[in-house]
Amino acid sequence: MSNTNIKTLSPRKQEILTAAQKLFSEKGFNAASMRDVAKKLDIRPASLYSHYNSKDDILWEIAIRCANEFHQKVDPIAKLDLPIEVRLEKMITAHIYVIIKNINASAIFFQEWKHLNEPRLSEYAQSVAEYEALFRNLIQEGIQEGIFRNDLRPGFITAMILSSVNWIHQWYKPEGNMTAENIGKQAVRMILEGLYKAG
Amino acid sequence: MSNTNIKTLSPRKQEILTAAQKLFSEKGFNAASMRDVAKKLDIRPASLYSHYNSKDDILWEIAIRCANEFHQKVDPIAKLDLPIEVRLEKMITAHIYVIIKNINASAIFFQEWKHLNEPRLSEYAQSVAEYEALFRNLIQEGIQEGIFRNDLRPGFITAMILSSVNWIHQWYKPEGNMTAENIGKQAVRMILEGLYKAG
DNA sequence: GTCTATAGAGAGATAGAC
DNA sequence: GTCTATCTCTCTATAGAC
Repeated sequence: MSNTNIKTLSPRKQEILTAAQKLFSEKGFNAASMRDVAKKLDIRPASLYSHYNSKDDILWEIAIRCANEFHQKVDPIAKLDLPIEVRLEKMITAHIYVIIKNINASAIFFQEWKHLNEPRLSEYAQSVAEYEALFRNLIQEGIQEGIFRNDLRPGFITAMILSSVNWIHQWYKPEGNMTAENIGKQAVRMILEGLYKAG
Repeated sequence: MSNTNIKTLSPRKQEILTAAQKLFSEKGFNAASMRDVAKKLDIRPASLYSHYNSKDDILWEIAIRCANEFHQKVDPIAKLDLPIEVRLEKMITAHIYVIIKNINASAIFFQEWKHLNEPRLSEYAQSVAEYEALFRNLIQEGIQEGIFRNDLRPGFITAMILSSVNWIHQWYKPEGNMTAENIGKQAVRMILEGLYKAG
């Protein structure tokens, strides 16, 4: 799943994908039409079908490429021989990096996945489950080692952490001065240390 | 905005709303059709229009009633004369309570608002902004009083907190044994104290 | 208030010329 | 690979009988 090879796209396919990502994320998959995508590229709707066989195929390409991006950036960090809290910090920062570098694609990844059909929907779900397990296992490890609190279930903690960062695409504006590292550091501080003032 | 009076619905309108909430939240607003709603109630699609003038009107009723529910439950708590962290805990718990008691409506509230049209979209945005300000102002207060950490911006903290709890509708299953109070207490612990083991 | 029937718009997708 | 033209389907919504 996480090893799916992602081919390089032809220039035209890349243009279509970029236009579709913007439109699908702004209006939602169903509200954005193939006519909208074509208009954005100044071609006729029918021409799109020389590159993609269906609208569903475009959604799938967006989703699977985004899933691969998350895995590609985060999987290696989970295997590093580093202190647990350092690994968690690096994984969260990498996760946020992927979101910010693929702001439209990640919005679709998180919000429009329900419009995938089987068997793709199951493949998506499995990829997400495996990805979340990276975080959950690390947190579990931290609890067992006595670093992390042991009064909350790892699944609950994981859900809260990923939820808090997966919403970034809703408010992040590229023109702002916050980098992924910047946001990552702040998010990790909040997640690890909480809101109370230390001391 | 937060004082909009919510009328009691006729039994039929309530049935339509319940069916629409389930379908809109499961399939998304655009993918769920008026035919789907009618089928669920075992009536003809045309009959729906004796109760609601349009599909947009149904979405609006769902959104505005949910917004009012949040304000109605949380606004009074923000005004209570209680320690800041107690107020925050009670507000978060009440917020989670509204999500869980209106699991379909809140999913639509958070995910389908982009399908609102003007001027309703602006009214929605203002209601949300006012609501978020309740939390942000409280956090700001806590920072000034030296209770909360002062190295993170209140807006950033607010976004992280609300994001982490607004995702509950994605994983919450009513058949589970977690109550709103239960989830609220755990979420608040995580938010205030963080992941690190105390001591 | 619900029905049958259907108008009118817009969707995804295909055929075949160039 | 892009075009024109169009098929077919589904959607929201309306008209008018009961």
